[in-house]
Amino acid sequence: MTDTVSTQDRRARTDKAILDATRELLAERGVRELTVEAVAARSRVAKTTIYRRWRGKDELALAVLIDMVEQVVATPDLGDTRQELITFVDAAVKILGSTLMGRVMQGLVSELAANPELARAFRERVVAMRLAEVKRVIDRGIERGDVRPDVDPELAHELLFGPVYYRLLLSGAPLDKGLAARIVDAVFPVLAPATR
Amino acid sequence: MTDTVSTQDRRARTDKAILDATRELLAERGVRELTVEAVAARSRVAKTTIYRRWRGKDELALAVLIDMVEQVVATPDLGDTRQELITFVDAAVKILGSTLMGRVMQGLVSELAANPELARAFRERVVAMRLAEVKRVIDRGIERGDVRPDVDPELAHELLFGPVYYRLLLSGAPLDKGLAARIVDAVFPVLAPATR
DNA sequence: TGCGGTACGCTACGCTACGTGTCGTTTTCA
DNA sequence: TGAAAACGACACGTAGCGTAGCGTACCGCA
Repeated sequence: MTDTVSTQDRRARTDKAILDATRELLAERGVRELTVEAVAARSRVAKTTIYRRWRGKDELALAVLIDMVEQVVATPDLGDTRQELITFVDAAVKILGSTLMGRVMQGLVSELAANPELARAFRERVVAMRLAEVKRVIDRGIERGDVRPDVDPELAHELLFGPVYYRLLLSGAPLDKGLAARIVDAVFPVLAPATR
Repeated sequence: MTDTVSTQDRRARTDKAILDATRELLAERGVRELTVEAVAARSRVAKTTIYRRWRGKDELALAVLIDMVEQVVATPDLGDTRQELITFVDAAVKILGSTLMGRVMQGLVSELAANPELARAFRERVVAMRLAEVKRVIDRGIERGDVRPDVDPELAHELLFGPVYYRLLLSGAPLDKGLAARIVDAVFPVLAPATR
């Protein structure tokens, strides 16, 4: 309660050193060229120490990614569901397009398919978090009369974020400024109650 | 005209042997564990010969993928755009969900981000092909009066396929039978002309 | 019949990164 | 002060990469 003790403190410091180095290398070279040996060299931490905490570079990269995702805050009540959705999707577009999070994501996808444990962690921490947030916004919209009560939040969530990731991972089309609004404006009519 | 000659024939045979072996190994182990050495062993082709044709396992995997994609045929005129879209999206869902194409895709995504040449090839052959087909269907719908004339085919294409790939690559949700219909039914109202 | 060219096989490398094992050293804390 | 935890340093064995060098089979042509 008073303040954290020091053996754990030591652990935390090397932890930070490792994650920082990973972040940097990720930004410079991408996940594909991330090597545990390079992380060890840059962080001035022994390779063995890294392996004592993560099973390999995949888990390491995921740790960095989760670190970033968890900084996303809940969307505030704006009084307008359409606007709230734009805000939320746009946050994802921005973070995926401008920071290294996009690059980490690109590199991580293949590992997700190959590593079930990693996939589970990713889904619980990232996907589920996005879904829950969409659900929250939609529920608020239903209460408000902004959104039809029979809307399926999961489908909505997929329609909203699918195109974003499609661009990031496959088509290579830019994650530009108006993208979120365009997507939401395309999807929102389906969610809205009245016919127009 | 009588029959194909032999030097080129020989090339074609080893080509086939390599691609077949790649396909098999891809199905058994996934892209992640695909190694050129294993392909060489199974195909009974020297490793050097493989490197004489492809720069590495990425190009090899892409070659297999393109091979599969190009077997997709154009959607026939069904007289109903909604139905045509369902058919088209469903074809993608099926091929991604049941054959090894899904696995290849999962493994390839990361390489796309790291290898611009590969990305270009993928976009020209796969993404562009999907987009062109959606555009064709939509144009037909516009003529037919089925679809609003101001619809953006690119956005439509992203809304239709984004969710499919989102499931395949990220959320892990199943690519089940009704998925195509659910997506199209969610998106189609936006494309349709009348308000209703 | 002989000769050049193409396609291919085979062996042997050098290299990077992996993941592990072992042991010595520092730091913490009772 | 001394055990225990955290860490560093070094040394391995292994897999797969991509390349080089050289020999061989076969096709087609003069």
